[in-house]
Amino acid sequence: MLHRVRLPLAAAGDFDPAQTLDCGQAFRFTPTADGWWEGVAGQRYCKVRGQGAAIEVDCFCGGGCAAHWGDYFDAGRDYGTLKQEYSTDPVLEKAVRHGAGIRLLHQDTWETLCSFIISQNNHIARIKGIIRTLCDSFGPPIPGSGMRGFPAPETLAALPVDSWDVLRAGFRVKYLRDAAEKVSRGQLDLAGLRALPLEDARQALMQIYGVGPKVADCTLLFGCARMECFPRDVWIKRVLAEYYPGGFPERFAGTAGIAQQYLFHYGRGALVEK
DNA sequence: AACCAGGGTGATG
DNA sequence: CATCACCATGGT
Repeated sequence: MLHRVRLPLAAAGDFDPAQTLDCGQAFRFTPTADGWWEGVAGQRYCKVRGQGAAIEVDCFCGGGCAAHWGDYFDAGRDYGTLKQEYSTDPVLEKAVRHGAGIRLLHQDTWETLCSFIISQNNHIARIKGIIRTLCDSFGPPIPGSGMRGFPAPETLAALPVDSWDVLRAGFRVKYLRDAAEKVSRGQLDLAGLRALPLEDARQALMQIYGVGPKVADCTLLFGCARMECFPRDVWIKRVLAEYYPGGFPERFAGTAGIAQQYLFHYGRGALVEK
């Protein structure tokens, strides 16, 4: 049954669905004709919008929606205070103003790992296309939504090799297959990553063929809520070279990953003039 | 240690 | 229509 969940925030400007869902951390949400955003996270579908100092979520979940979406949208974190701290740095101040409605999503670990394997040497429009086809082809239906959840590791591990061709994902398929195999066999315990020291967790992820430091850090930041992770992609490298030749300020180390997300959005928009 | 291929596609001119 | 770049990584 459809129902609405309201997630209160500190201030109205602390959530912008377009900025949050289309800034390269999640790939399964799209704008709707009536001004919401809709998509699937893990095995749950929802429509979402900002409404005053709150996030409004319409979903069909059986239960636990408020907890699930509250966690997903990081509703428990005070972004006002965080942005104030970031704004003591002149570059971050601009980045925060430019993307004031960005939030760091807490996504499913497996979905995040696969998404960022697919992201390798790829642009966002195509990343979304491959993930859409992956879910449409192999994901479990989500009743009432007409959409499908993210396929389980076991499902992908059991696929015949040719089935992957529909994705047109090229060399990334062998990486996805190794990830599915290692996770489904228990050679990599995704749930256990959260309890590991950061460097151990990175090394565990990098046991997968095709997973290097960048994909490992994205998985840990977006898929394991490790805010101290600072993935270095091509855009962030440009931002660092341009604005932080002396290195990124140490005082933000604890939440460097969230700062990274503002800088990514800012770098793509401002540095290249869109 | 520097290059190079991986596959395809959206954006650009 | 040609060219370029793309939230990297592994191989040479």
